[in-house]
Amino acid sequence: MRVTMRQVAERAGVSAMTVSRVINESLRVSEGARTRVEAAIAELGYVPNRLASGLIRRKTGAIGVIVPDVANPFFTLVVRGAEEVAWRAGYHVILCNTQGDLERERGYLEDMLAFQVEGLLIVPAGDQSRPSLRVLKKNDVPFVIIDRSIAGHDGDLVQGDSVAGARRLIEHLIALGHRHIGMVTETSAVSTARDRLQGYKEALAAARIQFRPELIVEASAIDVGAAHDATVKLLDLLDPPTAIFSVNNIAVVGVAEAARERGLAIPRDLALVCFDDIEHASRFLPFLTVMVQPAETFGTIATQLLLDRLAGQVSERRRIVVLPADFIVRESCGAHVPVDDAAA
Amino acid sequence: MRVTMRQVAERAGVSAMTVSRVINESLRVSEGARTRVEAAIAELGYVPNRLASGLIRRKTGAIGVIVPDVANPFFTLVVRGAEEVAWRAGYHVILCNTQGDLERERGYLEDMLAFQVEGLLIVPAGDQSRPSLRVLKKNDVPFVIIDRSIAGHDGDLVQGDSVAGARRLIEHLIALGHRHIGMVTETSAVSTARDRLQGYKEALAAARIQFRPELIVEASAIDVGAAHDATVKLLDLLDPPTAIFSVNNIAVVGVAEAARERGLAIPRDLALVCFDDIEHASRFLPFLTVMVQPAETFGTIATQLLLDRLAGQVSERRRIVVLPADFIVRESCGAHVPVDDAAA
DNA sequence: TGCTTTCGTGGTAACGGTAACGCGATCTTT
DNA sequence: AAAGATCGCGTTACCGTTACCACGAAAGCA
Repeated sequence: MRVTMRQVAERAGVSAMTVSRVINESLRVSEGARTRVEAAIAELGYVPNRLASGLIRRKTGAIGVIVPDVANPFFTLVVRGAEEVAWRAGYHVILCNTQGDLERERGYLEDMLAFQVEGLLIVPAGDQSRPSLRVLKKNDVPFVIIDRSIAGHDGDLVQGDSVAGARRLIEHLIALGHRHIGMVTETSAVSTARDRLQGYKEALAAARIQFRPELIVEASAIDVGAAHDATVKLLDLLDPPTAIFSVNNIAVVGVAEAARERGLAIPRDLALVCFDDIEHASRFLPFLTVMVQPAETFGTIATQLLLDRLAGQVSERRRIVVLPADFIVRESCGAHVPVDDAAA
Repeated sequence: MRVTMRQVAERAGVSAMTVSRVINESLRVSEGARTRVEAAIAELGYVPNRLASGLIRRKTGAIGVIVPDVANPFFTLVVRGAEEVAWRAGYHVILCNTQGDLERERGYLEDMLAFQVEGLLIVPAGDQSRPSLRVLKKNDVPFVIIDRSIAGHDGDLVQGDSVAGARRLIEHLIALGHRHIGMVTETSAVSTARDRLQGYKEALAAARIQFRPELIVEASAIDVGAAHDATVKLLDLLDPPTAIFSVNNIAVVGVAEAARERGLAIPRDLALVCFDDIEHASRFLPFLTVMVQPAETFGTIATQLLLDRLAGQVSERRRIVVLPADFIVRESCGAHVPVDDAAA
């Protein structure tokens, strides 16, 4: 049986109320009583029950974070940033992992509500996440969407500029002479995938290169195997691409695997660019040319927006923060020096 | 204000008790009442308050997981495995990140208790974590230690065989002709670091190679920069090592950075081995020769042990599971074919 | 038909804390 | 020295839900 406040009170020879005061405000408690209570707490190993105090105070000091995949270094960093800021503000983070599955997302979302989190940070699985968010509104729980906008939703949002980022990557490839550029993307229900495809198209259009739909293949962004299979389809084309743009850092692993199987050396036989670094890998062997988004900042800023809402009443109905990405040229395109910088 | 059960009851024209029954057992409720209650729940977006129900039922359906660093792919996989098993058993996972900091570990541990988790999985920061565990015992909360044993503690444990693994890695290096083998390790308060150092020594002894303390350098296992600096010390020796054994997958990133700065090519100028893969990186560019521990299995088995304790009373006082690691030879030692396999 | 057994439902207490108030004892003020 | 202010602490009620018991109505049984 877990130690309760009354047990502490009895041992210290005071009432429960005095124990509560020692734990919380620490005002108006005599030195003697406080000492005895503290001793009793230490002896019994008492830990206050936050369910009980949360119930009456209507505050739990917890915020929920829901991401599709904690194993994705991008989201891992988002979470770390969020946790850092939350911790400093005296909040705890409860983390959930949806594997990009809508049902699981919905389940965890309700679980977080059930645990009475005071607010939520959500990287939604996609546009279909929208109905789930209505529950949050009905219960008056503030939340901030991260990374992906949701069509038709108008709450706080922290995201990158996927259109511009993708355009920049493709321009780089074009400047290096590539005309057949494949793209491994994920479902268009995810706004970043939509936007990056648009950036791709814009870059082609600007260079007067015909858009060829067969160069676009789709895979789940959680599953490396799916990206591998999609890449194989690209490489099997009669007229295969000389460069591939991967929609993110997970898919790019599948692309690399497929290329290696085919005996294609990168960048000699195939150029490769993608969004978001593979944390650790990028330091161990800096190789991939990427648009690096400030993932940790996504987390810190989103948390800040949320804390604002929790603290006072923020006047604006909606706040959108767009964070720029860094373009880093490494080896995977065969251009150590960014040859197209002069043109940009 | 959040929607409560009474509001649902009022709208459905029944008592709170009936609403509770609809939500839980779903026994002994008339079809009509159930329908009306379910409609009211949907309309209002009602989510039951788990603080309240947890308070009275003494069950929250949550287990806590405490790891030093979610950004470390090894721990990320442990967490994923744990979450998978927990979810299937109807439990939720609350995840915490200590950054290897004892104080933070202690804080989160109490937080988890405060949230009334039913059990805990812990990758402790080190031997000094022991006092914190006493709080768990006093409160009768079952827990399983993962990855690192704690001197003097005798609870359930899931770990790898670090001694044998390290010995195998070093034998490999010796078979390739290396005699000057450096090791970048972390504080000996962490059992895996101790054990891996012992494996290192055993392998040297078996080959009648003199142990040289100056070849062992210590760094924090969380911080890549520290590993980098430690490696620099090794490379600055008058008689620098021709091979380096990194205690884990994070430190090895710092080793690689330091080597690159010095213009040392791996494996040409320096051979490199380590414990645990860098997830994603290992698939993107399979390069490192490693002992790969089944991280996800660490998580699943530990969770299973915990669930056993939660379900019934497990008879044994203590259970220890030791999981073997896979030795994978890749390029970082210059031996694609494991030349010493015949000798092993 | 009268009796017991089920079924569907509601009332009440309790989980472990805290807000609000009350009350005697000490301290301050004029 | 009397009046009020402050201090230290306890009592009571309540947060939202569920365990437990009770009760009327319908159903089963003799």
